[in-house]
Amino acid sequence: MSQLVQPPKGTKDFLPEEMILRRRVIETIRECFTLYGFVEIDSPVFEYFELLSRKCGSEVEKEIYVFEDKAKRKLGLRFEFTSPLGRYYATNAEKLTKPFKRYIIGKVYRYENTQAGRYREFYQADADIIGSYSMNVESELIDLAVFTLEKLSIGSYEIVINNRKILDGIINAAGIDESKKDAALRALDKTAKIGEAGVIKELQENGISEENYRSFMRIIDLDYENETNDNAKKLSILKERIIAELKDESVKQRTVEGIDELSLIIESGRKTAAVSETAELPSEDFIKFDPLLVRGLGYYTGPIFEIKSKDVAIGSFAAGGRYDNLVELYGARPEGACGISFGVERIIDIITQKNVDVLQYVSAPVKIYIVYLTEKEKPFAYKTAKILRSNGINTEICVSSEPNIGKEIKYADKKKIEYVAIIGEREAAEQKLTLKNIKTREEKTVSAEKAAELITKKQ
RNA sequence: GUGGAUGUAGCUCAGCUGGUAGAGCCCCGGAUUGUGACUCCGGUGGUCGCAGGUUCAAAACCUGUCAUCCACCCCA
Repeated sequence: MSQLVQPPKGTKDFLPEEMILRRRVIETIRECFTLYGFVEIDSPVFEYFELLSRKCGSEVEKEIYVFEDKAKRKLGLRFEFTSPLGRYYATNAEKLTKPFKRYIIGKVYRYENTQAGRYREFYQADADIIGSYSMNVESELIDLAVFTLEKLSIGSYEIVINNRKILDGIINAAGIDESKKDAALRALDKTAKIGEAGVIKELQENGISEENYRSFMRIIDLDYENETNDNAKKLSILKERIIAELKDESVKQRTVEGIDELSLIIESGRKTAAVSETAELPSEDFIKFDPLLVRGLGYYTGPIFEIKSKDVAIGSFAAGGRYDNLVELYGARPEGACGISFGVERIIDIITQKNVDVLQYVSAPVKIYIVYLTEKEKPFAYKTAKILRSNGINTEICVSSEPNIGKEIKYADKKKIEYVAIIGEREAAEQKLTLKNIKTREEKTVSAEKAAELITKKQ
């Protein structure tokens, strides 16, 4: 195939069969957001580049699609929804009811190399709350995530949580310079992947000494003396160490605040889990505190979290956190803000990989296919279609002028349509139709109303 | 942006040390003009990702380029 008939790198076409599952996933997320009281908004796919790149970090900035319009304005495609939300909020703050709980589902763009689960154009579904500093917001978002993921039957997963305030405080206490903070965090985030030696090496490459690393780890490393997964215990040990080791009072206070925030969220998560009646819900410590979780985006200021599948290795499929001073950047009064973002493609990939036959279980949108044999039966066929449709049944009518019944049945079967209605001379004379169930091969000659009833009852 | 693998029919792939393309599935037609999954017969479909180069001759060798997958980087 020549290059010109392929979609651009990192994008893809979706076949009708794929769209059924896609639509279902997106609609499920939408329903859940709505059930939690979030309202839908929309904003442009492109914004001023300068606005998108504010505070996102140079790594992310490289991934923005940039272009100039004909009046030489420098624009960029949105690479996520948080920066556009900051702008949206600042523009419309006076018209919005606070706390502003909004959701948005749409395409975002990242100029990066493609890989499994990584595309250049993909859907994200975002829920954010602006206008509150309470940790109830974090709890609400995590509860929303749990609820949504159950509805999506995503299988087993893990929510990992940390707090930027804790990381910042310990970085400071370890004597790592503020200017090297991002590089340090990025390296530390990889501990599980590249091991201690790898992290030290990367830190040194960025001008951070092994000594700095050791003092950082002396405070943060919880696993040697404490194998437990008990978050509360981990947090309290960490808190004691911070109180003992941090010298600067204001840094200490802020770091302890970070610990206390996580305690509140995790405690609240326990209550949520206890209330849920669904069997598939993870155990009470489904939220896991990981002091080395970082998250790349530069604007996070408080709790941060990621959700990963335990069944499919694809990276995180949802993530979020608190970004309290973001709206201020766009000229609005400072407000507490926190959000979560779901990666729709990754969720679909997980569902598909968990259950390869998933498409078979998704029923076709069309329920019945009407075949009339000659022009004479056409008026009755269209009348029948109208009756079925007004009963809410998705009905397709054959457009071939010389239909071959065998072929038409085959067509319906391939499209996974459950019923075929055959209307020929015999049926038209009685004002009836022959209703054939494709799977069972049963046939009944009935009126359109009766057919509607039979199909509706089956659903 | 870096490194590795791959690119042949709609799909999955074969094609030997260079001699100018094949299978299965799919699709279309017929056996079967008001009934599809099985069977049989026949048929359509490929500038071998693209562009150069080496050669009497390239799907094969060389170079470049584009795309896909994987690993980095980073992230949904």
